[in-house]
Amino acid sequence: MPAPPTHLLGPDFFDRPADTVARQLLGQWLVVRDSNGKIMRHVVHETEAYLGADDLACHGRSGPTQRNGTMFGPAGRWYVYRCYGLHWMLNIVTGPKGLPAAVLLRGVGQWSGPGRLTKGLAITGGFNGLAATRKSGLWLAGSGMAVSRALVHCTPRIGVGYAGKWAKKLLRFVVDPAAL
DNA sequence: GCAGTGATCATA
DNA sequence: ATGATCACTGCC
Repeated sequence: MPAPPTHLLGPDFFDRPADTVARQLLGQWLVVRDSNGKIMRHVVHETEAYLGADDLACHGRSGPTQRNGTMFGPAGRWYVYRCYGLHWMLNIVTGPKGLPAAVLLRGVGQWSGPGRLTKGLAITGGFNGLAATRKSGLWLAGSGMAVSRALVHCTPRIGVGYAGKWAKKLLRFVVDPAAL
């Protein structure tokens, strides 16, 4: 069910399987309010799903730790962590509380690559654990556009070769921004 | 193709 | 306390 245009996507949208959320986020908007109060929106064109404790590529695979605690919380919060010492990764938590699942935003607007989009939008670990609402200054909104399944490319996730059979699952979702 | 980068986590 | 690992990027 497509959300009405510019409708804030909340727990009703995110409290579902991460692969469903990742797929349906394509074509929706990441909305940012900057320090001047100006609001900018960027279309989501690449995502990855991390499914929970059974998923050997998922940070939650070994239970809660200091870093991944947000993943075990309720859906609709930001999970932001630092990767390779310098890049911030932006995820939205999905599924029921207690299930460590999330969707990684890999491409929005002009940016392609999870580290580049956070750098471009000045998103840091300060957002970790915050609800994705207007109050936080960073949220997701329905664009009213449903991307047809035929336009979505499904591939293995990037950089998770250590995850055995889970490395091969088609949990990365890409749509050509030019098609949006 | 591979170095940079430093937090994180398992092991002790 | 120590060492291997790592959901990446940029430059060779």
